[in-house]
Amino acid sequence: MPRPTVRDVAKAAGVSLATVDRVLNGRNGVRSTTQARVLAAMKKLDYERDIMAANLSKQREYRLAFVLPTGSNTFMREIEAEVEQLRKTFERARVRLQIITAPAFDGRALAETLDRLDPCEIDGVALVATDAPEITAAIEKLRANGINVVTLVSDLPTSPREHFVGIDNVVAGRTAAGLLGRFCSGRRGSVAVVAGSMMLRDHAERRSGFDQVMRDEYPQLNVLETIEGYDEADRVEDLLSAHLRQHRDVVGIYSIGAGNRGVARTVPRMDLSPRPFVVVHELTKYARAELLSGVFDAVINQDVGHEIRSAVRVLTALIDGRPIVKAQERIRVEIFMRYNLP
Amino acid sequence: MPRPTVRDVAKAAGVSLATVDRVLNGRNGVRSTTQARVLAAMKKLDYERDIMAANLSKQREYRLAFVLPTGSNTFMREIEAEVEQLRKTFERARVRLQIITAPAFDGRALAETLDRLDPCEIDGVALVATDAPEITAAIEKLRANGINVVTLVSDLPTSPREHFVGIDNVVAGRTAAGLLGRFCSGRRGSVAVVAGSMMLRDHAERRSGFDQVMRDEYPQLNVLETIEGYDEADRVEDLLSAHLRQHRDVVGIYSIGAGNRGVARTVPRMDLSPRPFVVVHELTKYARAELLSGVFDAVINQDVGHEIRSAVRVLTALIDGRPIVKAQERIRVEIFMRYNLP
DNA sequence: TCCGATCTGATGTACGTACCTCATACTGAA
DNA sequence: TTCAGTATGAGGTACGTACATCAGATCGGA
Repeated sequence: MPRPTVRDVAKAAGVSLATVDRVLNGRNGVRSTTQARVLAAMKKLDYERDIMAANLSKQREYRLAFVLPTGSNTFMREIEAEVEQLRKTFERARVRLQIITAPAFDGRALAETLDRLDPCEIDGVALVATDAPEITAAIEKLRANGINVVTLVSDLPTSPREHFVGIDNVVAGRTAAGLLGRFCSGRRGSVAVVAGSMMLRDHAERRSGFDQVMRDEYPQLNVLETIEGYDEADRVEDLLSAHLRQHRDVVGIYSIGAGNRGVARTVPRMDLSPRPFVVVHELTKYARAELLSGVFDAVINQDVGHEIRSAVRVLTALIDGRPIVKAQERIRVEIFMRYNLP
Repeated sequence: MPRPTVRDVAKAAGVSLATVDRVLNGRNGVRSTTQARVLAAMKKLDYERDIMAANLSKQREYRLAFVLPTGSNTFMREIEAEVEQLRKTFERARVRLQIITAPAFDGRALAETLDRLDPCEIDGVALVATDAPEITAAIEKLRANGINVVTLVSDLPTSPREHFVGIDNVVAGRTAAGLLGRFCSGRRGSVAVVAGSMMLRDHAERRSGFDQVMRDEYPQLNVLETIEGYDEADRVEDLLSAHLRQHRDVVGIYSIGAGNRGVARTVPRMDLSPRPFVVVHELTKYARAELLSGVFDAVINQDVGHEIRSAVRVLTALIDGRPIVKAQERIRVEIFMRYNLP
């Protein structure tokens, strides 16, 4: 019992190949009763279009754009490098990738970049969203132009993006709290929190998850207000140093994102005793080094390779009108310590 | 610049389509000088066979078998369920999956099962290996019959299997030690270790990684000898209870595999104070429940869905003679706590 | 009843590869 | 030089789908 083809459907429905084709590809000129007969036959035979044959025939190309923030953010640059590296692999599957950058921490500039995308040249977009109304509008415009849109790493659930590729950041924050809380078991004192900007939805969500668990399960730990470093190592260093001088009882540090280098520079210099436990996000080359050197205790990570492959799978499925395999597309919250570095 | 086809290669090499085809598919009747010219042209044009078109033409089907141990092992049964669930998805890509079971903890029976596989009906095999010489021989035989073989979950590196789909179990053991050590920070006492059988390579490797880190970094913790439970909950319960009565200073428990239910039953009954920290393997439904109930502190997991998809990707690639994307196929050592359960 | 509009069928080509047949060109050795 | 054997070319069909064209069927309305 090989899988059924259009021929089988045509035979079963008592119509010609041409008619099945018209139904299948939504061309007009088919009476609704005939269409119903064809659809019934497809259902009865459990017919599924052979995507490979279809793409071969169609000579389809998937032209996808990744829109990333510019700047020195190591994590973003690693995404960029990974896209470059995967480009050739994807071209074998007729997927062409393009990287487009837009100024970080600047909603208007990102919106303008999105507006400039030409629907004739792009079939799908994966973007690192920032939480601003103009982005929502830009995504709406893209969708209206027939471009499929997914968000990457940082979501914008109020927009009509069709999927989010990234971790559940509230869960990530809860995980950080679970680790830091257990690491500090027995101690009491303060926990410092460093982020890039609370305007970034992913950072805000992590903080919220972190606070939930800290409040409920580790009330003996006093979570301090967030330091916003805007991805500038010097700024993080200044603010965090001042913070640590002011709060001599810091036993743990949570770096929510975009500030790892600053934290790594500050902690050893302050010569604290006992050494605070440090949990950070994103296993960049810096984070890896600090894990090995013992400055960082755990890194919470999202696998960049998985995310890019997931974004490509989801976008091509959306373009084809295929269903998305949810279980396959869930991005894991990974935890690394120096013992399980890849 | 669309990707080159056999026609382009033929033109560039100054030969006919038939000759290119003969080179490409290893048919004979091509002078070696001509073959060299064709290969040179392929390289120059960066020609890559269009696998989709090739499969369409060939009407290729990939017939893969998953060989799993029988018995009540929840993890194995979850693999089985996942294969069932993914079957339909893979059939769209012309991959037919078959599950074959063989008695657990019995090398001879597994070898016989492998020997019975018919090369005319199977193109590739993924098996959960046990560490026995007859398995190596059986794998050699399969390979000699042109069947591609990968090991799943538990490896057999001395055999000619072409790939291992699973986590690095030494790293997993090290990770368990890293977690348990940090969780117990400040305490001193003993750590109990429960496994299925030290004959299983994955269990032995985990123990070895665990010991490395414990010895080097947590010398104040005394790691006890391994309890072997052979996947029988009652046996685990008996042995572990006796163990805990004998060693009143147990502060941590590491369940290496195939004994979670026994551990979960024993720990609350013993009413130990302070409650020992418990780290186990494999996020089965039982482990998940105990994580939520607070009996288990962390679960080290390998994602079954990823592993099956990886095994299928690797086997089909081997069958096609395509290269394997190493980075994509590395299975992660995942850590779950109650805060980041999916 | 007949017209024009709308459906439907029949048929062909194309995508890139695999595999087949048959004819012809070339090679090396007798 | 001739012949067997090998190399190569030319051309075809097939896979399952997409898409185009044109002829013929069917329909509703006048």
